[in-house]
Amino acid sequence: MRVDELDAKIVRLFTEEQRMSVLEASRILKVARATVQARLDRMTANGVIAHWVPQPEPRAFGFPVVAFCFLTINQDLGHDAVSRALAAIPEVIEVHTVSGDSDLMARVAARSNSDLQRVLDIIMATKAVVRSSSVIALNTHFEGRTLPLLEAAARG
Amino acid sequence: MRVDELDAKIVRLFTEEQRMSVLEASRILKVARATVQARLDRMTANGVIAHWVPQPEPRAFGFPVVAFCFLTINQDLGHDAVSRALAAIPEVIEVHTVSGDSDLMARVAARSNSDLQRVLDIIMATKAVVRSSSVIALNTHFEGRTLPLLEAAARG
DNA sequence: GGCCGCCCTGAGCAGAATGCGCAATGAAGG
DNA sequence: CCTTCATTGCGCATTCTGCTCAGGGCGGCC
Repeated sequence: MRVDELDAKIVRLFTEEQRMSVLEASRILKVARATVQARLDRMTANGVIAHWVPQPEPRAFGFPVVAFCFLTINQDLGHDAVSRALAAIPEVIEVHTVSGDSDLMARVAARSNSDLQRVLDIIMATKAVVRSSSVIALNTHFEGRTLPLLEAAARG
Repeated sequence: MRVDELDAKIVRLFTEEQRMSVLEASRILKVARATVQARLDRMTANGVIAHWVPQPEPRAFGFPVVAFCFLTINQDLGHDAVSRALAAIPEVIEVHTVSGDSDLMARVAARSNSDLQRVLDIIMATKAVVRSSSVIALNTHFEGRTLPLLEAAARG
Protein backbone atom coordinates (compact mmCIF):
# COMPACT_ATOMS: atom_id res chain seq x y z
CA MET A 1 0.00 0.00 0.00
CA ARG A 2 1.13 3.55 -0.69
CA VAL A 3 1.26 5.87 2.29
CA ASP A 4 1.45 9.64 2.20
CA GLU A 5 2.67 12.22 4.65
CA LEU A 6 -0.69 12.57 6.32
CA ASP A 7 -0.69 8.86 7.07
CA ALA A 8 2.75 9.13 8.59
CA LYS A 9 1.79 12.16 10.65
CA ILE A 10 -1.24 10.34 11.99
CA VAL A 11 0.83 7.35 13.02
CA ARG A 12 3.45 9.59 14.56
CA LEU A 13 0.85 11.45 16.60
CA PHE A 14 -0.66 8.28 17.97
CA THR A 15 2.80 6.90 18.64
CA GLU A 16 4.10 9.89 20.53
CA GLU A 17 0.99 10.47 22.59
CA GLN A 18 -0.90 7.29 23.15
CA ARG A 19 -3.74 9.10 24.88
CA MET A 20 -4.45 10.78 21.58
CA SER A 21 -8.05 10.59 20.43
CA VAL A 22 -9.07 10.59 16.82
CA LEU A 23 -10.88 13.82 17.42
CA GLU A 24 -7.89 15.61 18.86
CA ALA A 25 -5.63 14.27 16.14
CA SER A 26 -7.94 15.75 13.56
CA ARG A 27 -7.76 19.09 15.35
CA ILE A 28 -3.98 19.06 15.51
CA LEU A 29 -3.56 18.04 11.89
CA LYS A 30 -6.31 20.42 10.80
CA VAL A 31 -8.22 17.83 8.85
CA ALA A 32 -11.68 16.43 9.33
CA ARG A 33 -12.21 13.79 11.92
CA ALA A 34 -13.63 11.45 9.30
CA THR A 35 -10.39 11.76 7.36
CA VAL A 36 -8.30 10.59 10.27
CA GLN A 37 -10.76 7.77 10.86
CA ALA A 38 -10.64 6.78 7.20
CA ARG A 39 -6.83 6.82 7.11
CA LEU A 40 -6.57 4.71 10.21
CA ASP A 41 -9.16 2.26 8.88
CA ARG A 42 -7.38 2.02 5.56
CA MET A 43 -3.97 1.47 7.11
CA THR A 44 -5.37 -1.14 9.44
CA ALA A 45 -7.19 -2.93 6.61
CA ASN A 46 -4.02 -3.00 4.54
CA GLY A 47 -1.84 -4.20 7.37
CA VAL A 48 0.31 -1.08 7.46
CA ILE A 49 -0.80 -0.87 11.06
CA ALA A 50 -0.21 -4.48 11.93
CA HIS A 51 -1.29 -4.33 15.53
CA TRP A 52 -2.30 -1.71 18.00
CA VAL A 53 -2.05 -3.56 21.24
CA PRO A 54 -0.35 -3.35 24.61
CA GLN A 55 3.11 -4.79 23.98
CA PRO A 56 4.45 -6.62 27.04
CA GLU A 57 8.15 -6.00 27.56
CA PRO A 58 9.86 -9.12 28.92
CA ARG A 59 12.63 -7.04 30.49
CA ALA A 60 10.05 -5.44 32.75
CA PHE A 61 8.62 -8.62 34.21
CA GLY A 62 11.59 -10.77 34.93
CA PHE A 63 13.14 -11.71 31.60
CA PRO A 64 16.05 -9.31 31.08
CA VAL A 65 18.09 -11.62 28.90
CA VAL A 66 17.59 -11.72 25.15
CA ALA A 67 19.41 -14.09 22.85
CA PHE A 68 19.30 -14.92 19.18
CA CYS A 69 19.62 -18.62 18.56
CA PHE A 70 20.58 -20.05 15.22
CA LEU A 71 19.12 -23.50 14.89
CA THR A 72 19.90 -26.39 12.63
CA ILE A 73 16.79 -28.49 12.42
CA ASN A 74 15.83 -32.04 11.80
CA GLN A 75 15.10 -31.85 8.09
CA ASP A 76 12.60 -34.72 8.27
CA LEU A 77 10.12 -32.49 10.04
CA GLY A 78 10.19 -29.37 7.92
CA HIS A 79 10.42 -25.77 8.97
CA ASP A 80 6.75 -25.29 9.75
CA ALA A 81 6.54 -28.28 12.07
CA VAL A 82 9.63 -27.09 13.90
CA SER A 83 8.33 -23.55 14.24
CA ARG A 84 5.10 -24.94 15.67
CA ALA A 85 7.10 -26.88 18.21
CA LEU A 86 9.01 -23.73 19.11
CA ALA A 87 5.77 -21.77 19.38
CA ALA A 88 4.83 -23.97 22.31
CA ILE A 89 7.72 -22.52 24.31
CA PRO A 90 6.71 -19.14 25.73
CA GLU A 91 10.28 -17.92 25.95
CA VAL A 92 10.55 -18.06 22.17
CA ILE A 93 9.48 -14.62 21.01
CA GLU A 94 10.20 -14.78 17.33
CA VAL A 95 11.16 -17.36 14.70
CA HIS A 96 12.41 -16.87 11.16
CA THR A 97 13.63 -19.19 8.48
CA VAL A 98 16.96 -17.73 7.46
CA SER A 99 19.59 -17.97 4.79
CA GLY A 100 23.09 -19.02 5.66
CA ASP A 101 24.49 -21.88 7.64
CA SER A 102 21.52 -22.29 9.93
CA ASP A 103 17.92 -23.10 9.17
CA LEU A 104 16.05 -21.02 11.73
CA MET A 105 16.74 -18.04 13.89
CA ALA A 106 14.83 -17.62 17.12
CA ARG A 107 14.69 -14.73 19.52
CA VAL A 108 14.58 -16.07 23.03
CA ALA A 109 13.96 -14.37 26.36
CA ALA A 110 15.26 -15.67 29.68
CA ARG A 111 15.43 -14.74 33.35
CA SER A 112 19.23 -14.92 33.42
CA ASN A 113 22.14 -16.34 31.54
CA SER A 114 21.81 -19.64 33.33
CA ASP A 115 18.08 -19.59 32.74
CA LEU A 116 18.87 -19.22 29.07
CA GLN A 117 20.58 -22.56 29.30
CA ARG A 118 17.35 -24.05 30.63
CA VAL A 119 15.39 -22.63 27.70
CA LEU A 120 17.94 -23.91 25.22
CA ASP A 121 17.63 -27.32 26.79
CA ILE A 122 13.89 -27.19 26.28
CA ILE A 123 14.42 -26.25 22.66
CA MET A 124 16.81 -29.11 22.13
CA ALA A 125 14.47 -31.48 23.92
CA THR A 126 11.88 -31.03 21.20
CA LYS A 127 14.01 -33.30 19.01
CA ALA A 128 13.22 -30.87 16.23
CA VAL A 129 16.51 -29.06 16.62
CA VAL A 130 19.80 -30.76 15.90
CA ARG A 131 22.19 -27.97 16.75
CA SER A 132 22.03 -24.48 18.13
CA SER A 133 24.38 -21.56 18.33
CA SER A 134 23.44 -18.51 20.34
CA VAL A 135 24.32 -14.87 20.38
CA ILE A 136 23.40 -12.91 23.47
CA ALA A 137 22.18 -9.33 23.26
CA LEU A 138 24.34 -7.49 25.76
CA ASN A 139 22.70 -4.15 25.20
CA THR A 140 19.68 -3.14 23.19
CA HIS A 141 20.20 0.29 21.67
CA PHE A 142 16.76 0.44 20.09
CA GLU A 143 14.16 -1.87 18.62
CA GLY A 144 10.81 -1.78 16.88
CA ARG A 145 11.74 1.55 15.35
CA THR A 146 9.52 1.36 12.28
CA LEU A 147 8.17 4.90 12.32
CA PRO A 148 11.16 6.51 10.57
CA LEU A 149 10.82 3.96 7.81
CA LEU A 150 7.14 4.75 7.41
CA GLU A 151 7.98 8.41 7.15
CA ALA A 152 10.66 7.68 4.58
CA ALA A 153 8.13 5.69 2.58
CA ALA A 154 5.65 8.56 2.86
CA ARG A 155 8.14 11.04 1.44
CA GLY A 156 8.52 8.91 -1.65
CA MET B 1 7.46 -6.16 38.51
CA ARG B 2 5.35 -9.12 39.47
CA VAL B 3 2.30 -9.79 37.34
CA ASP B 4 -0.64 -11.98 38.23
CA GLU B 5 -3.19 -13.80 36.16
CA LEU B 6 -5.58 -10.88 36.13
CA ASP B 7 -2.87 -8.72 34.59
CA ALA B 8 -2.27 -11.31 31.92
CA LYS B 9 -5.96 -11.69 31.18
CA ILE B 10 -6.32 -7.95 30.80
CA VAL B 11 -3.43 -7.79 28.36
CA ARG B 12 -4.78 -10.79 26.47
CA LEU B 13 -8.20 -9.18 26.16
CA PHE B 14 -6.83 -5.96 24.78
CA THR B 15 -4.51 -7.87 22.48
CA GLU B 16 -7.14 -10.13 20.99
CA GLU B 17 -9.76 -7.46 20.54
CA GLN B 18 -8.24 -4.06 20.06
CA ARG B 19 -11.65 -2.40 20.06
CA MET B 20 -11.94 -3.44 23.68
CA SER B 21 -12.85 -0.69 26.09
CA VAL B 22 -11.81 -0.65 29.71
CA LEU B 23 -15.44 -0.80 30.67
CA GLU B 24 -16.20 -3.87 28.62
CA ALA B 25 -13.04 -5.58 29.80
CA SER B 26 -14.18 -5.10 33.37
CA ARG B 27 -17.53 -6.64 32.50
CA ILE B 28 -15.95 -9.66 30.85
CA LEU B 29 -13.48 -10.25 33.64
CA LYS B 30 -16.12 -9.55 36.27
CA VAL B 31 -14.04 -7.01 38.15
CA ALA B 32 -14.56 -3.34 38.79
CA ARG B 33 -13.71 -0.91 36.07
CA ALA B 34 -11.38 0.91 38.43
CA THR B 35 -9.45 -2.31 38.91
CA VAL B 36 -8.80 -2.74 35.21
CA GLN B 37 -7.80 0.91 35.01
CA ALA B 38 -5.46 0.53 37.96
CA ARG B 39 -3.84 -2.59 36.55
CA LEU B 40 -3.29 -0.97 33.18
CA ASP B 41 -1.87 2.14 34.83
CA ARG B 42 0.43 0.08 37.00
CA MET B 43 1.69 -2.06 34.14
CA THR B 44 2.26 1.01 32.03
CA ALA B 45 4.09 2.79 34.83
CA ASN B 46 6.34 -0.22 35.39
CA GLY B 47 7.08 -0.71 31.74
CA VAL B 48 5.42 -4.11 31.52
CA ILE B 49 3.31 -2.51 28.83
CA ALA B 50 6.15 -0.85 26.98
CA HIS B 51 4.12 0.78 24.28
CA TRP B 52 0.56 0.75 23.11
CA VAL B 53 0.83 2.30 19.72
CA PRO B 54 0.03 1.59 16.09
CA GLN B 55 2.93 -0.57 14.92
CA PRO B 56 3.74 0.02 11.26
CA GLU B 57 4.58 -3.21 9.45
CA PRO B 58 7.31 -2.61 6.86
CA ARG B 59 6.17 -5.59 4.82
CA ALA B 60 2.86 -3.85 4.21
CA PHE B 61 4.24 -0.64 2.78
CA GLY B 62 6.97 -1.73 0.45
CA PHE B 63 9.72 -3.27 2.57
CA PRO B 64 9.18 -7.02 2.40
CA VAL B 65 12.81 -7.96 2.97
CA VAL B 66 14.20 -8.37 6.48
CA ALA B 67 17.81 -9.11 7.24
CA PHE B 68 19.92 -9.42 10.33
CA CYS B 69 23.31 -7.85 9.90
CA PHE B 70 26.24 -8.64 12.13
CA LEU B 71 28.54 -5.70 12.23
CA THR B 72 32.15 -5.30 13.24
CA ILE B 73 32.64 -1.71 14.22
CA ASN B 74 35.35 0.84 14.30
CA GLN B 75 36.41 0.48 17.93
CA ASP B 76 37.61 4.06 18.10
CA LEU B 77 34.04 5.33 18.07
CA GLY B 78 32.39 3.10 20.63
CA HIS B 79 29.13 1.22 20.46
CA ASP B 80 26.90 4.14 21.35
CA ALA B 81 28.29 6.43 18.70
CA VAL B 82 27.88 3.72 16.11
CA SER B 83 24.34 2.96 17.16
CA ARG B 84 23.52 6.63 16.87
CA ALA B 85 24.91 6.65 13.36
CA LEU B 86 22.79 3.63 12.52
CA ALA B 87 19.74 5.28 14.05
CA ALA B 88 19.93 7.90 11.33
CA ILE B 89 19.16 5.25 8.73
CA PRO B 90 15.41 4.60 8.65
CA GLU B 91 15.83 1.07 7.29
CA VAL B 92 17.60 0.06 10.49
CA ILE B 93 14.81 -1.17 12.73
CA GLU B 94 16.73 -2.52 15.68
CA VAL B 95 20.29 -2.54 17.01
CA HIS B 96 21.85 -4.65 19.76
CA THR B 97 25.33 -5.02 21.10
CA VAL B 98 25.95 -8.74 21.00
CA SER B 99 28.32 -11.37 22.25
CA GLY B 100 30.31 -13.45 19.83
CA ASP B 101 32.42 -12.61 16.84
CA SER B 102 30.59 -9.44 15.92
CA ASP B 103 30.03 -6.25 17.86
CA LEU B 104 26.52 -5.25 16.83
CA MET B 105 23.52 -6.91 15.34
CA ALA B 106 21.06 -4.83 13.34
CA ARG B 107 17.69 -5.70 11.94
CA VAL B 108 17.32 -4.09 8.56
CA ALA B 109 14.33 -3.73 6.25
CA ALA B 110 14.59 -3.31 2.51
CA ARG B 111 12.45 -3.10 -0.61
CA SER B 112 14.15 -6.07 -2.24
CA ASN B 113 17.30 -8.11 -2.06
CA SER B 114 19.12 -5.66 -4.28
CA ASP B 115 17.75 -2.79 -2.24
CA LEU B 116 19.25 -4.49 0.77
CA GLN B 117 22.60 -4.04 -0.88
CA ARG B 118 21.89 -0.31 -1.10
CA VAL B 119 21.11 -0.16 2.61
CA LEU B 120 24.23 -2.11 3.48
CA ASP B 121 26.24 0.33 1.42
CA ILE B 122 24.75 3.18 3.42
CA ILE B 123 25.69 1.41 6.62
CA MET B 124 29.24 0.87 5.46
CA ALA B 125 29.44 4.46 4.27
CA THR B 126 29.10 5.68 7.85
CA LYS B 127 32.73 4.66 8.37
CA ALA B 128 31.55 3.34 11.72
CA VAL B 129 31.29 -0.21 10.46
CA VAL B 130 34.33 -2.13 9.38
CA ARG B 131 32.74 -5.37 8.30
CA SER B 132 29.27 -6.77 7.95
CA SER B 133 27.80 -10.21 7.52
CA SER B 134 24.11 -10.61 6.82
CA VAL B 135 21.51 -13.26 7.26
CA ILE B 136 18.27 -12.85 5.33
CA ALA B 137 14.95 -13.83 6.84
CA LEU B 138 13.35 -16.00 4.19
CA ASN B 139 10.16 -16.58 6.12
CA THR B 140 8.88 -15.13 9.34
CA HIS B 141 6.93 -17.74 11.28
CA PHE B 142 6.01 -15.39 14.09
CA GLU B 143 7.37 -12.39 15.91
CA GLY B 144 6.59 -10.09 18.81
CA ARG B 145 4.91 -12.99 20.57
CA THR B 146 5.38 -11.80 24.14
CA LEU B 147 1.93 -12.60 25.48
CA PRO B 148 2.59 -16.29 26.19
CA LEU B 149 5.63 -15.27 28.19
CA LEU B 150 3.60 -12.79 30.20
CA GLU B 151 1.10 -15.51 30.94
CA ALA B 152 3.86 -17.88 31.97
CA ALA B 153 5.22 -15.22 34.30
CA ALA B 154 1.75 -14.69 35.69
CA ARG B 155 1.34 -18.35 36.55
CA GLY B 156 4.49 -18.24 38.59
C1' DG C 1 -15.76 20.38 -22.40
C1' DG C 2 -18.44 17.30 -19.67
C1' DC C 3 -18.86 13.18 -16.78
C1' DC C 4 -17.34 10.18 -13.21
C1' DG C 5 -15.25 8.41 -9.13
C1' DC C 6 -12.58 9.43 -5.15
C1' DC C 7 -11.45 11.76 -1.22
C1' DC C 8 -11.99 15.37 2.05
C1' DT C 9 -15.21 18.24 4.62
C1' DG C 10 -18.30 19.94 8.21
C1' DA C 11 -22.11 18.90 10.62
C1' DG C 12 -25.30 16.44 13.63
C1' DC C 13 -26.90 12.93 16.89
C1' DA C 14 -27.48 9.01 20.05
C1' DG C 15 -24.95 6.04 22.64
C1' DA C 16 -20.96 4.80 25.03
C1' DA C 17 -16.68 5.36 27.42
C1' DT C 18 -13.62 8.13 30.13
C1' DG C 19 -11.66 10.77 34.04
C1' DC C 20 -12.45 11.76 38.52
C1' DG C 21 -13.78 11.46 43.20
C1' DC C 22 -15.62 9.06 47.19
C1' DA C 23 -16.71 5.94 50.99
C1' DA C 24 -17.08 1.08 52.12
C1' DT C 25 -15.34 -3.55 51.93
C1' DG C 26 -11.97 -7.13 52.12
C1' DA C 27 -7.53 -9.41 52.55
C1' DA C 28 -2.72 -9.45 54.17
C1' DG C 29 0.90 -8.47 57.23
C1' DG C 30 3.17 -6.53 61.34
C1' DC D 1 -5.62 -5.61 66.94
C1' DC D 2 -4.33 -2.20 63.76
C1' DT D 3 -2.44 -0.56 59.40
C1' DT D 4 -2.05 -0.73 54.69
C1' DC D 5 -3.42 -1.43 50.28
C1' DA D 6 -6.21 -3.25 46.44
C1' DT D 7 -10.77 -3.67 45.16
C1' DT D 8 -15.49 -2.33 44.79
C1' DG D 9 -19.77 0.12 43.39
C1' DC D 10 -21.53 4.39 42.58
C1' DG D 11 -22.35 8.87 40.42
C1' DC D 12 -21.33 12.82 37.54
C1' DA D 13 -19.80 15.91 33.86
C1' DT D 14 -17.17 15.72 29.93
C1' DT D 15 -15.57 13.74 25.89
C1' DC D 16 -15.24 10.58 22.24
C1' DT D 17 -17.07 7.30 19.02
C1' DG D 18 -19.82 5.32 15.32
C1' DC D 19 -22.70 6.48 11.95
C1' DT D 20 -24.84 9.14 8.46
C1' DC D 21 -25.39 12.75 4.98
C1' DA D 22 -24.96 16.31 1.47
C1' DG D 23 -21.67 19.30 -0.65
C1' DG D 24 -17.24 20.54 -2.81
C1' DG D 25 -12.67 20.02 -4.90
C1' DC D 26 -9.77 17.44 -7.98
C1' DG D 27 -7.89 14.42 -11.35
C1' DG D 28 -8.71 11.02 -14.91
C1' DC D 29 -11.24 9.66 -18.99
C1' DC D 30 -14.13 9.84 -23.09
